[in-house]
Amino acid sequence: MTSDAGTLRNTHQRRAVSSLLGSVEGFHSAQELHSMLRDRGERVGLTTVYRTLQSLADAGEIDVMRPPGGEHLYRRCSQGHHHHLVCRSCGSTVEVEGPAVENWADRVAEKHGFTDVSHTLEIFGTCQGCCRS
Amino acid sequence: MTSDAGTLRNTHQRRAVSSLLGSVEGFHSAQELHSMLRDRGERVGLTTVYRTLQSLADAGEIDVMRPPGGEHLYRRCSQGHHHHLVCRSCGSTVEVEGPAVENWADRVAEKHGFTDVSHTLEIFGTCQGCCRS
DNA sequence: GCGTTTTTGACAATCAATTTCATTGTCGGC
DNA sequence: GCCGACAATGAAATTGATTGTCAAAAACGC
Ligand SMILES: [Zn+2]
Ligand SMILES: [Zn+2]
Ligand SMILES: [Zn+2]
Ligand SMILES: [Zn+2]
Repeated sequence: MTSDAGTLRNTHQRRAVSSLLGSVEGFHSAQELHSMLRDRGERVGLTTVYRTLQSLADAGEIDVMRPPGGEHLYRRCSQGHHHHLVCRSCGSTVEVEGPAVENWADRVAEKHGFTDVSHTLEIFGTCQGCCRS
Repeated sequence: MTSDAGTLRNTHQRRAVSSLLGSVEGFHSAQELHSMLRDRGERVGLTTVYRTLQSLADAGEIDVMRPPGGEHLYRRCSQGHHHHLVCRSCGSTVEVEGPAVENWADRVAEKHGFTDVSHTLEIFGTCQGCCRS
């Protein structure tokens, strides 16, 4: 379904995208990442940026966030299941974990007879830096 | 900011959309609702369906769900803050509440100095009816 | 009714994301 | 080191949901 990971070829473009994701802070859209690559002098097509981000996300190497009314945002995150606390104003992000939440979600789903359970959870707010009005 | 709620006029179209939402089960997209209205013989433009859903959502009268990779889905739900447990296969929905989750989200945001906190949370799974493979 | 103001809706525009498809690049095998 | 099968690329075209436009129609206070 996902990973013919063995057949993935090691291309200049994939390395460029992957390396860029390793060197930037916070979440960025495909289009932003594409222009960053242009600025760096890398020649990578927008389509390829989309495709590479897709495959990295499928492989679990990056996280995807879908803010209300905006384009998809991508970021290289730490391993393992976690969620994001995001500033609505500047976009700065904190990774948060909550075993209690994970358990609650699974339990409530089981209680209703659901299997193969997953969930999405994002917390939005205004960070300290953006708070001074 | 939002609500000149007093100036909203009582039109045939708004009544049609609102009434439809009261009589259908589960979440539906704007386009689905639009064709349902056509099937019912109501004459409502797609643009108006979008606008009406938007304002109903702004007014908190309906819930909006944004499933991964799909269009926005709308549904008239019960009052108050809750979340949704949704079947990935048939779309059937259960409303769930979790005070513990709400508290956790607020606390973790405060701990990181975030204010004006909100969150989104959806649980996905396969319901009993869809489970027989 | 009348006039004002909101609402409607056909159509155009937007815009992220995907598809197409001819060209290019990888890489295992020789 | 070269070949050839096949994955990967990317420019351009396409999709498809959603939003903007604006003239015409409907609602409502009087
Ligand atoms: Zn901030
Ligand atoms: Zn989780
Ligand atoms: Zn189901
Ligand atoms: Zn909640």
